[in-house]
Amino acid sequence: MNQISTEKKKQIETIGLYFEKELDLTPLTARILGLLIVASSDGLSFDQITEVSCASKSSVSTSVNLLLQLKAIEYFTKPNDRKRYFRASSNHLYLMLIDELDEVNKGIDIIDTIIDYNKEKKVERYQQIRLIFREYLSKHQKNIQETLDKISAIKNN
Amino acid sequence: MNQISTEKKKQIETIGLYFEKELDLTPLTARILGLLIVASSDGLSFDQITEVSCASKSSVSTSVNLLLQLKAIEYFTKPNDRKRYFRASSNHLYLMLIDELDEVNKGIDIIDTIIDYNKEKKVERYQQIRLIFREYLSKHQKNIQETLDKISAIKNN
DNA sequence: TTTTTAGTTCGGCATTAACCGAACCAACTA
DNA sequence: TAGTTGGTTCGGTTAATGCCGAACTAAAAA
Repeated sequence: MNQISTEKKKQIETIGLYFEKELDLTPLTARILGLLIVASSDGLSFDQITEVSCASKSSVSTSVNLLLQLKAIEYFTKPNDRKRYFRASSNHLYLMLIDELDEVNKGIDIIDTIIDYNKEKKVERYQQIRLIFREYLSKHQKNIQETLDKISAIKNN
Repeated sequence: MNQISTEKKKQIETIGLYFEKELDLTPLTARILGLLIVASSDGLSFDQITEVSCASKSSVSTSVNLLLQLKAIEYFTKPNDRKRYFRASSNHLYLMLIDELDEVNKGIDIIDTIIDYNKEKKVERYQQIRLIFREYLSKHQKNIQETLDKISAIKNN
């Protein structure tokens, strides 16, 4: 595990940056998630994570516990081994969708308010664009909801 | 303009928070955008913005210039009046879509890489969820693209 | 019983972000 | 020409973020 290919390192970084933004994680936390996504499903131990991520034990502890709490990662143990091994769960995808749905709903409230403001105004150059955007949000909302449903169905298989 | 209703203030705040996240604006910049969205299309002068937003001239200057540069707002002048009057353009909606499309494309790259990693692995509990998520991203991408096209069509009317 | 392992807690440090105020400037006005 | 208006620039302050190290703990191992 000491030697991780440059290729993989770049991927971990990329994935990290992505989740950092989407899930509002700190850089280190996001990198650890990226690492666990890329790593084999055998999981990585706490020590391995500290080593590969080049971070302190305390920081790793904080990050790992946050990710566990979000259920973005999970851990398991091996017989005759005190260590916990961590691996990515798939819940981060579900989480992202939940977050996104929330954001879209806020957006819909706001755009509806704005559309309403400008309903009876004579000078309104932008109303049409707002309505198109509103339609976009509706479709987006529907897409998210359907995806969440599909994933839920699998989870309760 | 001194007395803005509590109702409107709350709306400005809400809209501000939304755009702060979606467009990566600072709190003040986002609040100013919110203010100009809510304000009448007569526009607000620089002084009015400083007053209502309770910010310093320097901060308002920075924020306004950034918003102008993003074309999220625009200004106009009145005859016999040196002041510039600012109002929201509708370009912030377009901007958000461009940003979102970019983010979605990144997401697609990443999830495809991950799906590929796990293609030939024996132990793969999550592949199905990833494929569903992938499908979601495709639909989302298409929706954004179509919306951008519609808006472009209007712009070049 | 002592030592080691696996991880947690907590105080602190360094960087950055966000905003401010004072000085400044260019254009108009009296 | 002197003063005012409508902003801009820049150095500095404040607060929050993100990470670290050292000390600690609980359980297992020796």
